[in-house]
This record gives sequence, structure tokens and C-alpha cells, in this order.
Amino acid sequence: MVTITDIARALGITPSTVSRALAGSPRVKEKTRIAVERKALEMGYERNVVAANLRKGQSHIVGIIVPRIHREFFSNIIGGAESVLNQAGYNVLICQTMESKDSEIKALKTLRNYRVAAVLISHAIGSTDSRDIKEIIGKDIPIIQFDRVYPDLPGAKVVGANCDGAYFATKHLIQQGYKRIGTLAGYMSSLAFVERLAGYRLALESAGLPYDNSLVFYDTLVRDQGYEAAKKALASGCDALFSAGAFSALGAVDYLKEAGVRIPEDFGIVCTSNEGFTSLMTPSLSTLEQHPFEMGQAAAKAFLENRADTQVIPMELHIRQSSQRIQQEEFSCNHLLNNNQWQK
Amino acid sequence: MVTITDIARALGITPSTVSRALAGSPRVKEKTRIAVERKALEMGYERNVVAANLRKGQSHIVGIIVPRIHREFFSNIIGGAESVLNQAGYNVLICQTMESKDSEIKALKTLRNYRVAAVLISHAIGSTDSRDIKEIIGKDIPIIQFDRVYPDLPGAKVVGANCDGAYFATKHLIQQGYKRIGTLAGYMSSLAFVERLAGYRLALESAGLPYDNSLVFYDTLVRDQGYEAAKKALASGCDALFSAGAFSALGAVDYLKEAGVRIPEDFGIVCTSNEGFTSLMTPSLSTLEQHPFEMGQAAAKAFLENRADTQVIPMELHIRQSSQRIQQEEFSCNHLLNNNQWQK
DNA sequence: TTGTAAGCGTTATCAT
DNA sequence: ATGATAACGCTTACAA
Repeated sequence: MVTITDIARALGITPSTVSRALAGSPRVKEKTRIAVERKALEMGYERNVVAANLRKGQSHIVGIIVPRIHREFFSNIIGGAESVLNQAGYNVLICQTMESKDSEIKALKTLRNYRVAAVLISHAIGSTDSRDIKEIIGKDIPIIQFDRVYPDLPGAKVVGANCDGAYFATKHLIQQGYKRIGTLAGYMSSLAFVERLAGYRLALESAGLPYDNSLVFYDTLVRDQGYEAAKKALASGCDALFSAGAFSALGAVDYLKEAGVRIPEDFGIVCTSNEGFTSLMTPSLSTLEQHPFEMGQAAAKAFLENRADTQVIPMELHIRQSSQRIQQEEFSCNHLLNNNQWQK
Repeated sequence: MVTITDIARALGITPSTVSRALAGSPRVKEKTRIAVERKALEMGYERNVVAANLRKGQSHIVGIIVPRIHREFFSNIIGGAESVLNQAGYNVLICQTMESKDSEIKALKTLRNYRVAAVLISHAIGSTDSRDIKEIIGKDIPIIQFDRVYPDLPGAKVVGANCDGAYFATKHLIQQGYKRIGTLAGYMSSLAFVERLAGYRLALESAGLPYDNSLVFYDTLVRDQGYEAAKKALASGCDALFSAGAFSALGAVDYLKEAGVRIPEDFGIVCTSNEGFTSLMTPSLSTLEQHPFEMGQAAAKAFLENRADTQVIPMELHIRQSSQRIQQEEFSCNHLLNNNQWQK
């Protein structure tokens, strides 16, 4: 691999001048700059950013930690962040935690060892408090949290409008005439799910409906868990569900179909995360679009702009078949009917 | 940030000894090793891998270049590669090309600048030959290609059994009694698609059916393109399609439904890439599972084991509603009926 | 405008 | 078993 020293030798000058020339410094003669650039190209020189970063004490790598990369929601966030960061000359190092706390800690340590410029993170379900994270990432590395955040951890945060979204989704179910609305609540270790539960409760109470803890099904995230929870929900006399996750909702639909329950006539369902499959199912699933790509962009910008505030990304209700038994819609929340734009 | 020099000073020894102790060298007294380790922990020392890598002239970063990270197929490949590489102490730097040649070249240069240990790549549609790549990545950095590969580029390759898969998928359509089978062929700039077309052709010809170029619809990859191609296919009298991509197949189904064509009674369809949504649609889509996670694992292992051969990952036909108008199945290719395990 | 020299944090090769 | 020293490739005061 050719170095600036090689170029310097070839031109009979010193490495410093080559460095300056290549960096576009004004303190170098036009003629030598041209000569250096020509020689560099000729010799196939490519700057060793590892060495440069060591010297400058900074890197142009941003670490992103997500529970699972193959979740559409997270891969879209990564895509959004990557698009912004690339523009700004950064590259992204990706780590998956597989929802495990140990992996999350390991990933944080790895990224610290690489002296990354920043860490963008959405916490694992298994990660329950911010203590370890505080220890690992100190004042040195900015940490930007998204989606699943710890409020007590300083630094920028990008979250969905969880409470609002859940509120409107549940309100929508109420307006459709469903009477006994349960919820697949997810994991209470994560604030995002706590907020969604709060929104659900608020909608019920402001409509004069009772909040019944026996209709709240906890620890529901993946398809199987949704299936099992729907079984209990039906046994408890539910006629609708607000699900705080798309895959649990999918599992719920699995069970309801199996049990011969008609959707939306006898049972309504709305869930978060407008995953591509939701619009393709029969019945198509009503969802809350969380705009993951925009969340990723916002998180990246929060780092670039050195922000420390909390940004809330609005959710958008997509009303589809699974919750629409009354045709006429009069509803305050902005929405697209039967949105089907995915992968167009 | 605390360095080995800090630790050395604190213990009244030299950095070399600290380095050796931390590296677990046998040429250091047990007692000092313990002391160093204790001090390092106490001071919160974390090794600067950037400096270490510079000195050792190698990095533990593997670059992965994919067209689009949010495609389930590619994010699963990344997941597979990541799982293997993490085990071996490597981290992954991810770049998206968005199917553009320029981005691909830029990504390769970036990864070379980082002196990554290897590059795993699946080429952009816009990238049509291996010339530029050969120039950028020389003998220095091993390059492992997967899915979309250039045969003339040296190094390990991991590909799907494109020809076989397309052959069996098309044969299946023939066995189901479809007579005029077209194909959404994808882009001929990519070998994977060329091979699929060959498999399709082989199946037709070995069944004594004519290969008709007017039933081959090129440049079909995304949903819209599939929609438009299906329009032409129907106009050309097709009664079935083998699609070399899942999203183009989705678009085709969009159109066929709109046109009131019954699937699978009047029209059969099979596609590659067993994306999650395919089993959830109505009708559910028959697909060729390409085992992307395993492809990613294989690519990572190919690097770790320093291989230079081409591995072929078999495809598996999942027969679902979109192609099954004859109930009884007698078919040589291993398959799962109505597989519905996704996100369970 | 250019050269000199030091240093980023680590590891490797000598000595001792 | 440990220390001294140099080097990885680059940047940057400071000096010339």
C-alpha cells in the first residue's frame, strides 16, 4: 500500500507537504499541489483513514445498535440514518443485540474501542436500565437513543408519538363500535410500550369505558406470543385488540382466523409499525405508521447538529380492513385509506 | 481516555510490559499480569483498537456492500454474516449502493481506506462489469461475492442454485397444467437473473414447450415493474408466470387481481425469494426459499476459512396457493407445503 | 511556501 | 521477566 511518504520520496519533497497538498491546505503552492495530486493518482494512493483518525483522535464511524437488523422497522431506521450520515462523510458500523442485555453491553464496548464518533442505539428488551450504559459510554462519546430509550440517559432522543398513536388507534376502535377492547402491551421494561399502554388507557377512559387490567396482555412481541394472547383475549370476551407490535398482531390474527372469528365484523384489530406485510394480509391490518426511515434520519441529524433534546415523530393511522366495520369515517387523525404504497 | 502508558505510570513499569500483560503473553510474571489487569479494570482502561490495528497493519472490520439494507433478503444475509463474524471477533461496516454503480465504487473505496479485513459484496444492478472493482480491490483485500457475482472476479463466491431453482419452479407450473408460462426475468446484467432465465427455458424445453422470447419480461425487479409486466403478459395470453423476484411478483398479483383474473385457477405464479409477506398474501405466493441467512453465514465462513471456491446454496420450493390448482403433489424437489413459519 | 519533529496508542524487536 | 526504542501512516505546531 502506497503512503504519503512514498509520494514525497517520488517527488523529492517531504510527507508534510504531501499531507497538506492532499488536504487542500492553502499553505501549499498551486504547482506542487497539482504535482502531488497527479502523483498520488498515478501511484494509486489511498489515504489510510485509520492512521489519520488515530492522529486526529476522532473517527468518522458512527455505531448503530439495534435489537435485530432484519426487522423492517429497524432496517429502515438504519437506512435513514445511513443516508444522512453518508452525506456527511460518516460510515456506519452495525451491531445487533438480539434483544439481549449482554450483547448490548458487548456492542457498546466494541464501539467504544473503535472510538466511534457517536452511538445510535435502540435498547434490547433484555436491557432494563441505563446504569451499565452510563458507565460504558461516558462524556466522550455522544449517544443518541431512538425508539426504545432511557429517559434518564443524557443526550438526544428520537421517539415515536407512542401515547398519541395508541390513543388514536384505540379511539378509532371505539368509534367503530367495539365494546371490549384489549391490548397486546409488549414489555413494560421499555418506555415505548409503557407509553402506548397509557395512550390505550386514556382513550378508554375518556370514552367512559373501564380500564380492565385483565384485558392487558403483557410480554407480547413476537408472533407466537400474539397467538397465545389472542386466545386469552377471546376467552375474556374481548371484541377488539390494540397491539403494540405488528408481529404479535399477526399472531393474534392467526388465532382468530383459526377460531373462526370474523374480522372486522366480530373482532377489530389495530397495531403499531406499518410493516410491509400488514397491507397485504387478508384482512389487511390497520396500523400506526411510525416512519422509521425518518426516525433514522432524525437520529443521525441529532448527532450531526449536536442536539440534546427529544424529538417526537408523529404516528399516522392507516385504517385498513381489520378495524373498519363502519364505512363512513370522520376522524381527526390524518390517515391514508388502505394505503398500499409499500415497495411500489 | 486511559492508555497503557497511564497504567504503566501508575504501576511504575513500562508500556511494553502492560501491553504484554494485557495481551496474555507468557513472557510476563504472573504477579505483574494480575496487577496490570486489576489496575486496568480500576482505571477503566479500554484498548484502542484503532491504534492497535494501525500498528498491526490489519483490522477486524469486515465491510459488507449490499444494494439495499431494508430488503429482507439482504438484511437476512447481513444477519447471517454478522453472527459468524462476531463469533470470530470481527465487526461489520455496512454500505448500501441503492443499486447504483457510483455508490458501489464509492463504498469500495471507503472500505479500502478503512483497510478492512475483507469485503463481502452483492453487486448493484447498475454495476455491469468487474473492471472497476478489480482496480479498487487488488490483492490486498479479500473480496467475497454473494448472490449477484462476477464470475471473472477471483475469490470466493456464494450463490443460489438459480438455474435449478428456476427449473423446478417452472416445472412445477407445467405440472400444474399451465400452458403458456412467461417470466419476469429481472436484469440480464446480473448473472443470477441470466441463470434463472436459463432454468426457466430448460424446464420449458425439456417438457416440449416452446421458449418464446415475447413472454420474457426484462428489467422487472420492483413492484411497479411487475405490475406493468403482468399487464403485457396477460395481453400476450400467458396463464402463468415465473418471477425472478418477489416484489415484481407482488406487482403482478396486484394487476391480476385488478383485472379479475383468478389465481391459481386461471393463472399461476411462482417467484424467488421467500419474503415474509409471500405467505401472508391472499392467495399466498409460491416461492423459492433462497436461505439468505445461510448465504450470509457461508460468505463469512468463506472469508474466515480463506476459501476461493464457489458455493452453491440450494433453493427450496414452497408451494402455496398461487400455483396450486391440482391438489395432489408428486414432485421431486424437497418442499414444505404452505410453510408459514415466518416470525414465529 | 516548505521542512522538521513530535506524537496519536499500540506492538514488536531488540537488549538487558 | 522487563525495559528501551522504533515503527505503523498520518497530522500539525513550530521553525526556517
